[in-house]
Amino acid sequence: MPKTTLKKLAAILGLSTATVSKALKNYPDINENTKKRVVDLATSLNYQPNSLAQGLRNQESKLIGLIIPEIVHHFFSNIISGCIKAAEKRGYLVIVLQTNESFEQEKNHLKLLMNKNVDGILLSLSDDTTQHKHIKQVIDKGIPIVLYDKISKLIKSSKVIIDDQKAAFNATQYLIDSGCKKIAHIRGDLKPQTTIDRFIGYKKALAKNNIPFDNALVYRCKNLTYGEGFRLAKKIIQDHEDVDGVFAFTDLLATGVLKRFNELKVPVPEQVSVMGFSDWFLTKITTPTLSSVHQPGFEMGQQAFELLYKDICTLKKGEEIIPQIIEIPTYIVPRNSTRKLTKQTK
Amino acid sequence: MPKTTLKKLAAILGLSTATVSKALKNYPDINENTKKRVVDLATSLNYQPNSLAQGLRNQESKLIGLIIPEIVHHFFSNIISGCIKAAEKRGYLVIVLQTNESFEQEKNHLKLLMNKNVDGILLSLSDDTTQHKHIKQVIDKGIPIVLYDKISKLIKSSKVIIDDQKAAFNATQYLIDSGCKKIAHIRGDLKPQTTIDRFIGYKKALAKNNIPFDNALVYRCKNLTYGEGFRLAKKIIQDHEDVDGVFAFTDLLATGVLKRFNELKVPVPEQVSVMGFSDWFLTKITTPTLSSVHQPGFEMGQQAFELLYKDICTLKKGEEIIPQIIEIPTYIVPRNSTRKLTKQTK
DNA sequence: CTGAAAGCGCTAACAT
DNA sequence: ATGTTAGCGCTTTCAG
Repeated sequence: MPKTTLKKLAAILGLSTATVSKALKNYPDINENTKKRVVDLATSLNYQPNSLAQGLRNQESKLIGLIIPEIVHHFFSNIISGCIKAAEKRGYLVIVLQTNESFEQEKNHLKLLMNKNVDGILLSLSDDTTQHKHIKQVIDKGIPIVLYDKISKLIKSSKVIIDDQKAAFNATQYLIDSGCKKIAHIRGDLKPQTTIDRFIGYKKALAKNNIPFDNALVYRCKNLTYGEGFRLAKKIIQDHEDVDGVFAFTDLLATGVLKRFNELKVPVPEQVSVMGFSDWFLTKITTPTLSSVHQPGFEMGQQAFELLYKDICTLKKGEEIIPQIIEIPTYIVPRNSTRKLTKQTK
Repeated sequence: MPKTTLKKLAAILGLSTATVSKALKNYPDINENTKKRVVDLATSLNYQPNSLAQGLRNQESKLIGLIIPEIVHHFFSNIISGCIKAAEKRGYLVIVLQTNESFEQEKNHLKLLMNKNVDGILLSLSDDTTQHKHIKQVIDKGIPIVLYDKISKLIKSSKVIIDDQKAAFNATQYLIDSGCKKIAHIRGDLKPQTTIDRFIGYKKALAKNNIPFDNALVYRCKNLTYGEGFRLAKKIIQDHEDVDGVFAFTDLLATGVLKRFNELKVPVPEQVSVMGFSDWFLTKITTPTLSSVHQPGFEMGQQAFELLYKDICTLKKGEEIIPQIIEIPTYIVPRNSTRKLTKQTK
């Protein structure tokens, strides 16, 4: 019932706490026999070192913070899962915090984590975040930060990202390769970099294939919801009756499109192909199933932790962190909302 | 860059650490003027108390552990979200861990959390868990545990649950009230209590309405997947061509059923009504949209934390914890996979 | 091979 | 009103 401490072990064995501590850590200068006695007693009394004391002494908590924009979200919950798994392997535990895309929350959470003496922080910038003083402050205090998913080029830190431009390029190219000639794009609002990059990727693919870019084929929506996809699908088909492909910024949007096309009796993929983005679970249950770009959340979470771990170790050795950027490859998952390829993409 | 400590503040101001500490905590026996000086300097130097030291001193970490069977899951990620939000309000941070339904992991994670000196633990039992020694041990060490969702009556602790029996009863009653006379039930495997309870609820509703129970209408599946629902839907309609309702153990199953009925041109809800369970996001995007029982994950997470907080406080006061059980109400969300009610349920 | 001692940063009882 | 002291549990010189 009362916690077992080093002191207690020492008292029972008639040794000093120093010796017990060393024995438990398998120091070479301890008699094998005493070592055994110590270890035996420790296990039988189920001794667990007090990590608060350890942390205070060693200046490390073996705790990291993970700041997530939105927990209830297929992509992000995968990131949590990957991060926790990787952390556990290295003996770290993960404190999870949610910003709801609010800058204020982001600042606040960074402070909370510093208070808890975390050894490092994984952060995805909130959409609201425009300045980065608060982040620099944390890094300057000696707590490494690794940015994942939503990053800023202006912050000097390690990062884990996907190449949105390339991914969107590939998605568009895939539609073209499967025979599409007139492809609409549903994009998000102006600001977030991901929106811009996917839009650029879309345009580049058109250019590469000598398809003239037509701004009338680009639809913008503020909220990336199922309802918006549903609403825009009708508009798209009304505006351009010969449209034969839709590349949506995210699966949710694409799902709404699918549903509306279904209602309007627009055959998918025979008349129009639909491509989503993220490869959420729901792609598997739509009618038809939704082709999408796989966005590897789990891997991102894992890699982000590994990168952070590296930075933590570097810092502990007193060396300077050399920011590293890892790009996780995405790939297309063809399902039934797009036609089979007529030629092979590379 | 170097961390600001009490000592440093004291040195600068020519005071003792004790005075500085008290000033910051607004003790009454400190001169208002010195208080001001201290607070001003502390804020200007952005002083943050070292929580490791505080924890060591005060025997509390202001950290709790949340053990989740599966993070990437609509219901559970809602629980995480609710728990974190409630915890933050009370100045607690949350360490999240995942068991993947493994008993070994559950034991292991409990140990990890104890090592980190968490002040309390929120736990949903893994499906594999049959004995409870490891849980009792934690409680005996003075770390309160609150069980949520998957609990055991054999463990003496506070709990947050839904009444699966009642919820399933209501779901079945709803189908009956909307005109169903022959209702199939897709249940999970034998063991987990939730499966059993929902099955009992289903039977009770039939009995209450004088509908004879027919075991041939009960379908069991090991994996609660979309594919299983898809597979069983055909079997159900082949076995009983006059079936007019399906109550599935979970939304995923129901979604598979919907899809298969769609392919088989079985009109839903005109010929067969379909009711899911959990009210996941995907209920909104199926065709037709899926009626379901709302399982309030967010609220459960919040309440579970609040209960834990109460237990932590009780323990800190040296009093004994009186286990309390909170039942979160569920309710039916009618959508388009069931017919409109012909009479009002109560 | 073992132990004494110092100290990580903070708090609280007890002086002064 | 302020300071002294001791100690939370652990690690690590350094001395023996």
